[in-house]
Amino acid sequence: MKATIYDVAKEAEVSIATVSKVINQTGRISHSTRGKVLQVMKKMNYHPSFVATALTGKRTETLGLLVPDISNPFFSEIAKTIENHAHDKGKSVIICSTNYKQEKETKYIELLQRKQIDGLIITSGFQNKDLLQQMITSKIPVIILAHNDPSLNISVVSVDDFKGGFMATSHLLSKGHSNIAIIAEEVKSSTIRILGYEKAYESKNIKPDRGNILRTTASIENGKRIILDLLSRKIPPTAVFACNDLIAIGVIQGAREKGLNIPDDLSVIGFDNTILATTTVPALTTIAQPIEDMGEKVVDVIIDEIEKGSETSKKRILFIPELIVRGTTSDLKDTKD
Amino acid sequence: MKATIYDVAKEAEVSIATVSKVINQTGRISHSTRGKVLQVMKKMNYHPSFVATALTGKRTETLGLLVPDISNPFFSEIAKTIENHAHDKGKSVIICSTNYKQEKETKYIELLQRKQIDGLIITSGFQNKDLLQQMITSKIPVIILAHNDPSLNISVVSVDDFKGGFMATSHLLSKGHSNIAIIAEEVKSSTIRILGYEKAYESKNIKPDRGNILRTTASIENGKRIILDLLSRKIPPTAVFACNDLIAIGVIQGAREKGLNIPDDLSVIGFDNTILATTTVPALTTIAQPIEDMGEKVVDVIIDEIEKGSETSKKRILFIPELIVRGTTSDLKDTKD
DNA sequence: TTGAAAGCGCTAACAG
DNA sequence: CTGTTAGCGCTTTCAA
Repeated sequence: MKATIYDVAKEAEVSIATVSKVINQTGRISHSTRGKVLQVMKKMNYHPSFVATALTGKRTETLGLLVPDISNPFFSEIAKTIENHAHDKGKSVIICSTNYKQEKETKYIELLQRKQIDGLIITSGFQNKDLLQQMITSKIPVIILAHNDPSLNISVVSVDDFKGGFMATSHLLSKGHSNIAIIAEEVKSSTIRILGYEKAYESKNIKPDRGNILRTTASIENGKRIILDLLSRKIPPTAVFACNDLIAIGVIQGAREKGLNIPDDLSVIGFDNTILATTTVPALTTIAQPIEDMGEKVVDVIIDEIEKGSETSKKRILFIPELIVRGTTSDLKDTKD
Repeated sequence: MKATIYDVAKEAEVSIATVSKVINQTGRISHSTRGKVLQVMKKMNYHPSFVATALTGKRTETLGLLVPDISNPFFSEIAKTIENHAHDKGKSVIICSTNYKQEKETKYIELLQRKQIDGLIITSGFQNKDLLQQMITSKIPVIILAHNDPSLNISVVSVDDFKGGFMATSHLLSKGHSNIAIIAEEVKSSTIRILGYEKAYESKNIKPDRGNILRTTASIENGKRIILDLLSRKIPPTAVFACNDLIAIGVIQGAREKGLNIPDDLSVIGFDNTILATTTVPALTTIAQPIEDMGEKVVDVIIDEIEKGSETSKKRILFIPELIVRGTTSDLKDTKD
């Protein structure tokens, strides 16, 4: 059927060991036999089986990527850059989408281990710390992306969530808003953004209202649901800091349903700067994560750890977020109607 | 390091064959030994290596998925459903994004073969027919998704592009438009949508203007570029049928740049009904593809072909598209300004 | 510079 | 019902 190393060896009239050596460029072989083998390989359209190779203990040249929801543009965009960059470096990527379910995390991680991936990239929203710990001890390189949890001894590539939260809130504060709701995800990085939010208030000497801190899972629906809730309060917020673009869009849609004008009646700022932020009208003011840079960096780091072995010192790389002011935030209007 | 079948055998005081049998539920083993082996496996946290298993000729339980651009919401949404459904069926998915490059197609297909995937799902935009032919002859099941090319002897799961093109155009026609530009992708399914476009004209006894048929690659930028072009004609179109949502959004943005109001000055209809179609204002009128159904179906079909072997008769499954009328299309205004 | 042979972890006859 | 053994395709000593 498909050519094996034996077929090539026979055709080239050498031993399989010789063929193996020219494939891997190991040992010393005469120029002529090398040429001959190469030629036969090409002629027979031979490609070594990764499976057999992996069984001998070599790497599989495969990375695992765990995301909570590949249909969230933030993750699909990051997956794209990771995939591209990894392939440039000769690795392929198995992408698994966990749907925010712990059981799926567990299942996929076991699966990926069984497939002998060389390294694993996990992203924001990962919940099962024990599992992680287990992977670490089993020596397979793991990196966390966009999930800045200092309590784990793992390399991290992330945006500076604290700074991002601070910037977003400060922007709103500087526009005169003081009643700002923050809708955060139930993940670590959002927790840190909340810290930035509080810090921003603090530096203005205002006390944030704890009731203004909401948490949910990333989706348009949840954003909408929460803003509807918020809007039914006696004193609704005049601005919302949504911890990602999906939620921000839900907020905008919900507010519009209530007849509010964005940004005149409600300022909204998002986070991530995905494609969604550019397609709304007005376009969404948001905090940009350097998605491409982060994706490339995480690949570089994990490849480095794979090659250097697990003794490499763990890195913690924080990218600086950027405030992108577009049309969904404006100065607070006089409240006297 | 990691437990192997030998470790389990020794610990359970049986042979590896016995262990193998309980793993695979083959042969007959006494209840007691089975129990013991099971228990030891659990105790040692043993999981059979996929690599070793694959080498013996069994399946890898892995599917390949080739998309041209995972950051296009259509593909990331379809990838999500495929991934979910496949995992429910016990398969994992390797997603590769080719960036619309033939060389990458080639590279990934070779790679996937080397990894001994059980089946391959390729999507719209695939270009290299020869490669496909080669895969078919090499007996590995291949299915095409959203790319309805009757010239290939492969199973197809797709939306009815002809009907979709017809519906979109008819909708515009029924609104009084007769100067409708169609911006299609350079892929087969778009070609068929163009046929539907022409058919719609024909059934109204109008002759479409060939200059109104444009082709490009899916992206917001391209949509914008083309509409800007179109708008600079002496007699610009009054409506645009964009063959996907990304292009449609580019069209909207470009038209707005020129000061046009959507839909009053220009009606726009998209295709796909991705998340993007719901986030614009006004929301995008579009032709919906049943993404979930298609994704699930394609997984079912490929698993079926994997299990039944290549003698299964090839299927051609067409889903019916649906017109979703939202805010970007309206009746043609009187042209007298 | 080349080749023989052991072994990676598992499956699948075939014996017993 | 259980165990022995021969591969699967490749890498890697170790000899020649």
